[in-house]
Amino acid sequence: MDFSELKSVCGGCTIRELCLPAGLSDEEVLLLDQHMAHRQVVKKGESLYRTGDAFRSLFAVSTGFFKTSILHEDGRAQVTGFQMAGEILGLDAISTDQHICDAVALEDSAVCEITFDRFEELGQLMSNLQHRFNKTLSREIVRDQGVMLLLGSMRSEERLAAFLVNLAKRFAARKQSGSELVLRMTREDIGSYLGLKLETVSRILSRFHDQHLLEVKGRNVRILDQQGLNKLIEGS
Amino acid sequence: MDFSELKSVCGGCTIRELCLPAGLSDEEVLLLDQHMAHRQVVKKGESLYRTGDAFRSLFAVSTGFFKTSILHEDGRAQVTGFQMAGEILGLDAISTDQHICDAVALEDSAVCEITFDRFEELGQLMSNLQHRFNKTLSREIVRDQGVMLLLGSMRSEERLAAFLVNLAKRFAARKQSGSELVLRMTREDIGSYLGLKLETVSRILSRFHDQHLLEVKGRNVRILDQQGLNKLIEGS
DNA sequence: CTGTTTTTTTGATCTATATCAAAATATAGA
DNA sequence: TCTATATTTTGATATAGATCAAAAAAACAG
Repeated sequence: MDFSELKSVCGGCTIRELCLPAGLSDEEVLLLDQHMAHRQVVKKGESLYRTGDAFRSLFAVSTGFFKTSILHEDGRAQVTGFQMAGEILGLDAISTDQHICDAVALEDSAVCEITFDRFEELGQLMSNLQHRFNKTLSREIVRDQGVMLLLGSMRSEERLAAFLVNLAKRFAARKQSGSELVLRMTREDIGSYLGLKLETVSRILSRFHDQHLLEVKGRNVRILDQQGLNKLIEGS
Repeated sequence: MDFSELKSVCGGCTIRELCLPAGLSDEEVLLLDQHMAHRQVVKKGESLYRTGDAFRSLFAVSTGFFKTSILHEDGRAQVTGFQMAGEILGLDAISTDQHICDAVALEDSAVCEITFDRFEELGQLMSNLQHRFNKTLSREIVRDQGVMLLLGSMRSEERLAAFLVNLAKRFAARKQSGSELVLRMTREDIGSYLGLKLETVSRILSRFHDQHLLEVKGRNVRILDQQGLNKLIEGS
């Protein structure tokens, strides 16, 4: 991991409104920025943190793409999420002061490190920041419950459709194409996240391709029929 | 729902250390108590709140037992959790200012209502309280990710074993028996939570009974072999 | 660029859990 | 208490998705 510090740049960051500074005034952003955000690079395949590491900081994804996964005693792993620009890594570690999952970069990435102690101090000074952060934590709870719904009561096709539509939405919110997706993760990662085997993921992608819902070429996926996918999710 | 206000009692509450006041000084508890905690009763089968309701308050379960569930468009429902004394209801609503699930009492219960605006103000005054609350939110994220692990990579027997062991632990932490469980929810509720059908839940309970892991008599379950259940969870 | 490793696709088969059905219990209301 | 309703159990059968296997394609290292 390359810990070389680049200059802090919240103020000029293009994804500022998707990240922790959302809704803060310029002065407030400056404070947040100068006091806490250290930028660092994580190369593809490297871990930002691992299960058991002491918790010091949250990390905001600046550029790139991560996955988080929990490992079960017996080797089984469960991917718990994929994070892209503006999303916060490490929220789960606040509860025990230890990281409870691994965070691995799926492409060359950069993150902004936010020392949590100092962040909490700043939260005491800026009620605005604290209020937003409460919402950030709550939003993660909502996201997780969405995954519970997906794993607990949707069939495999519905799960994959929901996954793709969700990814597309998040890319679109970042001014990237909402229909041309480049999947940074393997079929196995997707399967783990969705509670399916990689073969099942592959088969369903092929089926969606045959049904003209998608155009699938390896990890390049183009959504051809957003409507059709949405209908699938609702369990038509 | 009976909105009659009883006197606030955080200070003398037996589960204080399992609830929001955990770790606060007596003076701090008094402040929390007097400024925000309204006690109210929810009868068995009644809703504390429903999906779409405006978010005003968090609720700490004082006595009783709740379930929360999300409803999917097409009628499918997913139980997202069961809450007992000391646990907080409504954390998911902070993100959107609307409740995104239903909370239903599974037995006659009482809750302490905590106006969230005032709670946030108090968090600004008491960094201690705010710090604890950050941990509370993070703990909910950890819990949800545990459910994701369960739904995504465990088999039906492992899920049910994990569910029972978790319930037993939480009862034990509340000075109730950790082996004599009274299940307040139906087999269908358990199944929904675990991503299984009620028949499967029933069959596995019967199987555990036959294997002398449990003694099952309707909703009364006695854990006979905690070790055995733990071994199952680890995927022996 | 070339050989090696990893990932993906597709087919054949198996199995854990769902579904359908009906009897047995338990719970709640009059 | 008795009656109606809801829940639970158990059996027979079906099926979605897993597993095993092998070829094809892509990614990577030297």
